[in-house]
Amino acid sequence: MTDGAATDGTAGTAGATGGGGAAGAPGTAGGVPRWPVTEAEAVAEQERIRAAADPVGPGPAPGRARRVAGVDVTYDEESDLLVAAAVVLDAESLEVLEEAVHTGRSRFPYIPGLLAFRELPPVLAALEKLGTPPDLVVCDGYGYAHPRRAGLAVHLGVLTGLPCFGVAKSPFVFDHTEPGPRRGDASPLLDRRSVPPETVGRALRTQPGVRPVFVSAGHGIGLDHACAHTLRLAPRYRLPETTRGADGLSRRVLREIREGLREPYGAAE
DNA sequence: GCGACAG
DNA sequence: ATCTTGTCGC
Repeated sequence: MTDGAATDGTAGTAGATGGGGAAGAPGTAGGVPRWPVTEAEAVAEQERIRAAADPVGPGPAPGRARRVAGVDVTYDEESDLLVAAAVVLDAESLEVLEEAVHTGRSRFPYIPGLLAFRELPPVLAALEKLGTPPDLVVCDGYGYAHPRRAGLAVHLGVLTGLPCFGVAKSPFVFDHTEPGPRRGDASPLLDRRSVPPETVGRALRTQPGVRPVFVSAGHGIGLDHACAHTLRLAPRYRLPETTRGADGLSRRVLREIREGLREPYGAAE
């Protein structure tokens, strides 16, 4: 319960400047007063987010974070429904400590470079349903590795004040060379637009003989610690257990809603 | 103008 | 993101 609030406080690509962000102000920190509405506003907002972010950290090293959260959102294009999930794991045992979900409707389209404005409102809502905030958050996507250095993980870190980094499954617009074949091997993720090319993240092999993941800093934690956490969170599969947990939970809940086994705005679990 | 581009 | 079963392999 405690639901009812609209999810994303955003209109589509068009939309009036004044009206839009009516969703319950989800921000826990960061002092961001309103949610951007137009694409231009979103870009301007990202400049502010970037300026407020700490992509260096170093932040918590493995062993100094106990509650590690994964967040993800699953969409149903037909019904416009969406389910955001937050799964908190024990950093050592990878045991699930807590889960929370938020259901709503998508109100911002997927626009490359502006993913945060689509995913963040429901993700923040899910995180707020946790009984205890996590020590660290792992995002499904990018952080510093972003055209304006303001990917999803940067937004989430700045808005919540929590250490946050991103683990993405594809290289987005960036370049990289194939990392070595062993678990833990890595190569820099490069932005070729910069002169010289800037290292914005790392292609990290979490499992031998499996495609690497792409790690980037977000806020309050640097790339080295982010990669160290990623490796420990992915002892058996390509993706960190945080991501797998949040992805699985959000899919499961969305399916239950589709099958009528669950109310669209039901209580979290 | 076209293409490509996290999820 | 999503469309989608079985199949191959450790």
